[in-house]
Amino acid sequence: MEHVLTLYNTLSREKELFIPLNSPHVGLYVCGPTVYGDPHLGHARPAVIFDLLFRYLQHLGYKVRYVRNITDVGHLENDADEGEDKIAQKARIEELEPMEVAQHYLDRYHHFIYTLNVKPPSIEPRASGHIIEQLGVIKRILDKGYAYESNGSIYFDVAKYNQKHHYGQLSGRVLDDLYSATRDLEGQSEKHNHFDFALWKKATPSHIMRWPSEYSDGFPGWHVECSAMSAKYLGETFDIHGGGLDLLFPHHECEIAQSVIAHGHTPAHYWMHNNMVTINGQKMGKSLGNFITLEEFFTGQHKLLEKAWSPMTIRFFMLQAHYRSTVDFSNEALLAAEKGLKRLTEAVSQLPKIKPGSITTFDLTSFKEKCYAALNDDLNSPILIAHLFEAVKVINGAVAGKESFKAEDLSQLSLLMHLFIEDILGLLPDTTSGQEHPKVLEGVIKLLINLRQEAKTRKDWTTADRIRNDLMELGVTLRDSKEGAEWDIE
RNA sequence: GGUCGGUUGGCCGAGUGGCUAGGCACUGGUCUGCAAAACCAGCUACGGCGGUUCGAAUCCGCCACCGACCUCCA
Repeated sequence: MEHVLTLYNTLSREKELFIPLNSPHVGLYVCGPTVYGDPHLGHARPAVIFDLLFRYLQHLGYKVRYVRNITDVGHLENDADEGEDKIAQKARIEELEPMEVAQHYLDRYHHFIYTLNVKPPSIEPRASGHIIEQLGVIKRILDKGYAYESNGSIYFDVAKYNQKHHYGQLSGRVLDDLYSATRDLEGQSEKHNHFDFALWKKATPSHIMRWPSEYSDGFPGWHVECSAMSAKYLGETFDIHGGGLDLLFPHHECEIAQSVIAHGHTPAHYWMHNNMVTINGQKMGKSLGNFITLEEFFTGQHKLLEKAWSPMTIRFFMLQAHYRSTVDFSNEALLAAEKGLKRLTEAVSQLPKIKPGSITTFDLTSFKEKCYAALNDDLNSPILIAHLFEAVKVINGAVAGKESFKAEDLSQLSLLMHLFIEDILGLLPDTTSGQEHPKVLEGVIKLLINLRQEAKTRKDWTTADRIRNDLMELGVTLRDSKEGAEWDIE
């Protein structure tokens, strides 16, 4: 099978044909969360986007090893380099063991992300479990002369690196510009230049998360964990490195610098960055405190939320925008996504009801090609969804007898719809509707529908409407059709 | 201040030199006892100014505004 998947590579700023280093194997590394708080809508974006990539690559027949790390150590609370790291600070506040905090939020992350029908990655390494590997990378950088020790801490020498390499090749920056971008923060004195970054930090006496090393009792800097773990599980060179656009600089730039020195080459061939979720036009994130957690979305318990939103609505909402565009949160937009998704999934559920005809009035081949073309064009999920809605129109038309399908085309269409919607986009039918109800409930509702039908037959509209309206109050929607009423529980 | 990106109809959101994005909302119609759903039709836009071109929302220049990054952030 010949694939023509193109992906936008941040490194070249162009869409490039995707050619794996060692087909059919594909190595994919994505920066995961720092587990010191509940996952919010912003965390869901890369999880869903790279889940789409993971699913599509697998569908194309690739054997994908998807590594998504967990940062549970090393992140400094602020760049006053004396600061505690995020996990440790949270632990002090909550009087918990740091690992207890990390575990707690990791569990919460898993729970809510998996609710969005995100597949588990192949490997989910934790930074705290790879101190040895990180020290190994640090050692190699020191041995090559591109890092220096200062008061027990180790810093990467960016200026020296930039003499032979381009620090800024990924983010499009020039080091000279960084010289002028002065931000005199506390605790910079250990560094030769403010843009040097920590590979290893000596722990202060009160710092709980610490590991012994030949330099000091301390902990690794943030950037080195990804270099160490990606190399360990995917090799020193692998196919795709992903993450949020906000990690482009400095995090990914630092990763490249570390790998170039430690391993002799850049780590990944393709760099993919998902854009941000915004709220009122601004990035949703920790810093601004304008985030809404996934739990709040699912329960509706947030002052900005008009109601609860289902996981699939959230997922569909994200997939309706291209991953490199920002996507703006609003109740109105979510409502539109909710209704659109319902239209999509209901059409699919109508498929078995279509009676095959002698001709097919829909160009299935073209439809299939267009769907693949959309995905192959840098994972253009909004275009794919637009094509799926074209099929929705035809399906509904067939149910109404205005369109027709031959039996084999009908099953083909059914396969394609399930493939794209469920397997690739990962949109599951709403679990609160469908046939998963107790038999007693089904029986009772059918009884009421029959009573209503009898009322309708004798033109007793009062009774008929009462049954329909009262059921509606209880969340049971009735829809009349020629074959009788259908029902659905909200 | 520097780097990068954006500005599309009532809302969300694709696209990219000529040809309908799509969804939601709204309006009219068909169907229905009424409603819902569905179907049909309508609403038809590309920040401003200049340039290139037979033709630009799409290419180029300038301007305005917004955002991301430059400090931890998905």
